[in-house]
Amino acid sequence: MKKKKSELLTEVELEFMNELWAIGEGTVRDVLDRLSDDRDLAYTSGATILRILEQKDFVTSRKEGKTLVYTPTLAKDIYQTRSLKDLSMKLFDDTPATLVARLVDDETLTEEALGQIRALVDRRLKNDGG
Amino acid sequence: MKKKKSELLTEVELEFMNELWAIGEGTVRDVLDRLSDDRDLAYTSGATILRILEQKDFVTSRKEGKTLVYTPTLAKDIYQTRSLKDLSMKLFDDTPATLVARLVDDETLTEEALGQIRALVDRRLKNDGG
DNA sequence: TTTGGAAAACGAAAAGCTTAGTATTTACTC
DNA sequence: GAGTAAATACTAAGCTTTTCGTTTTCCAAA
Repeated sequence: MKKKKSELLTEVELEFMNELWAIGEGTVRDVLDRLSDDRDLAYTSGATILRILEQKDFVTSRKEGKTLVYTPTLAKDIYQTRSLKDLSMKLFDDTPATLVARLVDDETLTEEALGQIRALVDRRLKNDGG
Repeated sequence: MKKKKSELLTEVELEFMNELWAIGEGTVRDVLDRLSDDRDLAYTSGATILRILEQKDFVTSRKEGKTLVYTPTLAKDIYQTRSLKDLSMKLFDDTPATLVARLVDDETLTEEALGQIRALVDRRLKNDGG
């Protein structure tokens, strides 16, 4: 049996991936510059995180001049789906409807957001139905 | 400023909370018995996890005879909402519609599940609208 | 070609999570 | 009350994650 590795990002890894997804690709410096001012990490910490991400195959790097440029190997939407599936399994008995129920319970949800959500579901239902 | 603690459960903690939520309350033994057979934890490990959960205020305990009975202090649906909010913030730019989009993209989703989801959204829209 | 500055490579300390062993306590039975 | 079985308390080992320091490498400019 193959050992199942988690395939999920840790908190800090996700923080970095979010920036890479936003800019498409970037160097250690690029990512650090995008983090909020009060998040103050040493350069070497950022380098380590990206190195780990590469080790885990979430990014690849290429050399450009003397610096490494990192690129995600995994699209954000794929990772979103994966995370949702994980959460759904672990906390929602694998029942997406329950998840949505909790989501629309949220009182701070705007009418607009609700409308968008319904449109999405409708479109999907229509496409399936024929 | 008060230090913000994570308020989120670790993987194993969640595993245990799920069992407590399912049975309402229970002892170390009760929880361990509910875990799948190939999950084989020492009794003392289970006891440690529940003690930590109590320390973090996710459960309380009362003594019943010589054993401790643990009870969640937090309803599952509250925690579901909290987790979802966290995920939405960290991975979906705080845009619930994107989250649902990813959810309904899933091809393995049944027609029935989709129907349930739409019903939920509709009900919520009606209640709001008047 | 030497030198200065920025980045990468490597390693490892610090912090947090998971697991479990040992010692102690408890309550019941005789 | 002593023995026993089961539970709790305490402690710590071993991982993983997070963070950063030190050394090495590379480029560019004098």
